[in-house]
Amino acid sequence: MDMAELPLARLLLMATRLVADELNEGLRAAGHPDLRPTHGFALNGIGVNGATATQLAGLLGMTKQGVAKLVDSLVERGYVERERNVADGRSVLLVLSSRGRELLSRAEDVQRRLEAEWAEHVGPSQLSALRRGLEQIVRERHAGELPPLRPIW
Amino acid sequence: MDMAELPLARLLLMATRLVADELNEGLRAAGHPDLRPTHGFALNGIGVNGATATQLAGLLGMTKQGVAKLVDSLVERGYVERERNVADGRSVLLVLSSRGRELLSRAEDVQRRLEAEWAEHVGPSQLSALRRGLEQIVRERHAGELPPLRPIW
DNA sequence: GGCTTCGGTCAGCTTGGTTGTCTATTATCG
DNA sequence: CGATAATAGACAACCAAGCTGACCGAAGCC
Repeated sequence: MDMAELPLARLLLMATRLVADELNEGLRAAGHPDLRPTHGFALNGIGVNGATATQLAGLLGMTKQGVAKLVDSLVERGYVERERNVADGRSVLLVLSSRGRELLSRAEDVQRRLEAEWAEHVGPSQLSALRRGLEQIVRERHAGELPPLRPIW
Repeated sequence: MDMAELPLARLLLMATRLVADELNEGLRAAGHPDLRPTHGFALNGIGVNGATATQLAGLLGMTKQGVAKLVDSLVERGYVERERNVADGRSVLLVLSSRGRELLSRAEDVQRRLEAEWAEHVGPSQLSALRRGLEQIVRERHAGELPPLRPIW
């Protein structure tokens, strides 16, 4: 045991890296081997409601051209489908395919598994405290709201 | 307030993103405007003891050619100097320049500022709990050790 | 109807990282 | 010792993610 308290930022980075690795590993095992970092964020952004490319660009903080490429690769891999938008002939509605929804629910599985494991080691109340602390910190910086989930760099 | 507990992974991602933004912003303000994500990790890996390119490659989980490019850009920017290694003529010792050390200590400033701010909002004991929880979770998955600080993706 | 705005695409480029090959130095073992 | 193997790094080519810039068609607004 070391005396000094570790910088929280460092711990956050390490924990997040751990989660990312675990997600990658778990999804690979579940038949989703070739996921790139942004894929998850994009699928999450499209979600159950669908989204247009421009909305997604705003959400992820990248250009619509960048999103176009990203979406191409998601369509190729069978996670996303483009639907023509009846309300607005300019835009294309992006929706999750069943495979896309399946991927998201696998990701949730991994998260649940991780949390259960953590609860086992640090205790459920401690884990709750951790959750509350993080939530408060995040909300604090975003006017009480939760920010969109974006790739980190 | 929402009833459902948010997935911890999501909170971690948001908090980490927050920290990353804050670090970028703070360092930009301190005269380090053009930092790329891996720069910080590399400088941290070199640290006060210095390191060789191959060591750094292992630490960051990338190829030594990749590291070579990375180090080039750090040398260009004046953060790192290459010293000839007396003990082993094949390898080159990478060390932080004074500007590099200055950068790291600015990063620590930002972290301290953030932690103080957090302590103010969630309370110091809550913050301690958060730190302990994260530390335990991270150590758990690395045989009790702290893993090296690596870029997340 | 005609200007403006907006969603998306096409083309070209930058760049952070990769694989693959090569040289120079050090380590090993007869 | 000297020959051979292993190691640190350099050079070159390539790849892919995301960017900028120019453009087109659909929709909104007088």
